[in-house]
Amino acid sequence: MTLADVARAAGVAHMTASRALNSPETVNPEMVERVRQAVIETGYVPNLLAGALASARSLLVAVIVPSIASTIYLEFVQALRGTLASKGYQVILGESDYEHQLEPALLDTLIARRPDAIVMVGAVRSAEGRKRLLASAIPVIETWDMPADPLDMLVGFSQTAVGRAAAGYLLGEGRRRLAIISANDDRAAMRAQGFLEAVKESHPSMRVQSVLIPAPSTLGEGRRALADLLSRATPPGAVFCTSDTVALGVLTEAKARGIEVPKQLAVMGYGDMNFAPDTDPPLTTIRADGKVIGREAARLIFERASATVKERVVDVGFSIVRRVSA
Amino acid sequence: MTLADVARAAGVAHMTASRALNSPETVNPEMVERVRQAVIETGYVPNLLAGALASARSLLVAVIVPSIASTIYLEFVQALRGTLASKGYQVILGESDYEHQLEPALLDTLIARRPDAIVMVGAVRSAEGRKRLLASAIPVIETWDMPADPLDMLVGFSQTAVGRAAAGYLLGEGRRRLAIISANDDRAAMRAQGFLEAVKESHPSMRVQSVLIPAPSTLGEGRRALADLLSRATPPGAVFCTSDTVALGVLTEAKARGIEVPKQLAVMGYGDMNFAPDTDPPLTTIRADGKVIGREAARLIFERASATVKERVVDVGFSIVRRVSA
DNA sequence: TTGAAAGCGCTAACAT
DNA sequence: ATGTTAGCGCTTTCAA
Repeated sequence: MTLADVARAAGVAHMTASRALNSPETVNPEMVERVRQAVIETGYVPNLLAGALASARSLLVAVIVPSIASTIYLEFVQALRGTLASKGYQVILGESDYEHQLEPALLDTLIARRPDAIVMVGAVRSAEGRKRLLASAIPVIETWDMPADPLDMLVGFSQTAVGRAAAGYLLGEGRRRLAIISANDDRAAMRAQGFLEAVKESHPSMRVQSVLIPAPSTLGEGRRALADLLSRATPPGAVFCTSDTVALGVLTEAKARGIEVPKQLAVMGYGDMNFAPDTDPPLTTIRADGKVIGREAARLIFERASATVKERVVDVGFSIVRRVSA
Repeated sequence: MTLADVARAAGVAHMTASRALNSPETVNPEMVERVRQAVIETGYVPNLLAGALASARSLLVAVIVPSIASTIYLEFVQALRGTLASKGYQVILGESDYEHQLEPALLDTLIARRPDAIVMVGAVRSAEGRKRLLASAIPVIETWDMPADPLDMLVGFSQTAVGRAAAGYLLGEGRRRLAIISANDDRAAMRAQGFLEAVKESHPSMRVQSVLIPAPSTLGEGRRALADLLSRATPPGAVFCTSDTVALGVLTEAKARGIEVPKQLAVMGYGDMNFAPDTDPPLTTIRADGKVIGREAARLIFERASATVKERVVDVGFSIVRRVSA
């Protein structure tokens, strides 16, 4: 079933059928009705492949996440997909596997679909990747970060500032013997770096213990990381975890060992995931609103599509959610 | 940059350039080399929109999950996407929001992309949805379930059998005063139903307490559900949770109240999510291997594409993972 | 407001 | 092994 079949059934030219479906306001209402009827009769479903080729608008948005299995970006992807869907856009999924090597190849396979925009979690790191994106002339939105040299549009917040805020908070609460458990991924590393910087600046002689765990992080890694920290000469008085999932593991291990949180050990997470208010004790964490990032990214895509480009950088900020664990 | 530009740069017909890229074995190696060189020089990236239209193969697979935010299907989607990517397929994401009403509309927007296959979590429920899928002639794979009347291909296991197995296990361990905490979604409801059936068959007079929580389920809902159960006349001796996330909440609440697991209360989950071995105590659960379902679904798509259709129904089964909590 | 012609960039099918 | 022609199903553009 093609548009030609619909047009035939409605007794109009196929171009009129196309208009009746895509811009009904430009067509005689009576014709529109006839075409709509013909669509129902024939069971016609438009071929967006053909439409995209002819119009050079695919209504497709490529979204690249580090790992589908990492829960941090779920609400972001959900909000992004949902908002885009409200205007007929669909999402095609890419996965960078936390590897910059693959970036150019991955980008090429996505560019081959001619998406109307590419949304990346994080910044585009590889020079080759930047080059290809620029050459493709496809709008790009980097998210969840605030690099100084964005490729195009940007929705996020400073990851190092998150780490700094965490350090400031824990130090401000009078915590000493700080430790950090960081996943081995770009943005977690930036949070960890910000944390270390802030400590060094305010307390130059203070040492911070640290444990690096694989990404994406899990509860189990958090447990083992705390066990590791506790086995060292000076046990920590506060731990900043670069994800709530890890923090949950730390809480679990602490409880299993009878360590009182927050009295003996302060635990701070990042993400404010949906379980954070319900851990025991409730988790103090840093909230980054993935839903907002997703919606803002979609908004930028809509704006760019209608050529009314306003701001290209949106800093959504973050906030410390003070609960009990720290 | 189009294939014509590449062909011109290489000094060949555009069809030769196409062949050199897509089936190099049919082209003189020397020509292939010239074309490859031209691709690099020109920075050509193929237009899959055009390729798909011309060849009637989109290399696109639509995947419909109930909710992007539900963690249970992450490994499934990841394995599916990864396996498909190995053969050049890309994944386009749909979300059913646990609502059958929207199904036909959602399907139409996806069918409009002319995917080479549609993979659904769960069975296609709406008659209208089934009709449209059939009319589209697109291969369909229903997953995570084992309906008696599959639409086309099927990779999953019986959800009611999961519930039955859970009941059998808990009863076999001598547990009485059984309770069930079920999320309000199709498959969770089937697990709950299987559980209740099995109890009724072996212990006709036994009553099972139950709590229904919204989908997708969270740790917090699990905590509150246990609190609810404990407030009733007869506190439970064992709880079957229709997801590990809920079970984690139950463990959390039990620990907070000083209830000993598994001594006073047995807790059983479903999913064997990555945190299950590391909860305190380690979670006894039912393992359904999303990775395997994802890979098998991809395999069926590959097979269907090469027309060597073998089995259309794959029962991947499930297993009880006995740890400590039950 | 409607229609006709042309073409988006590629591949299938046929011819050489 | 390579080239030529036609056409996938739609939209853009121009004409009526």
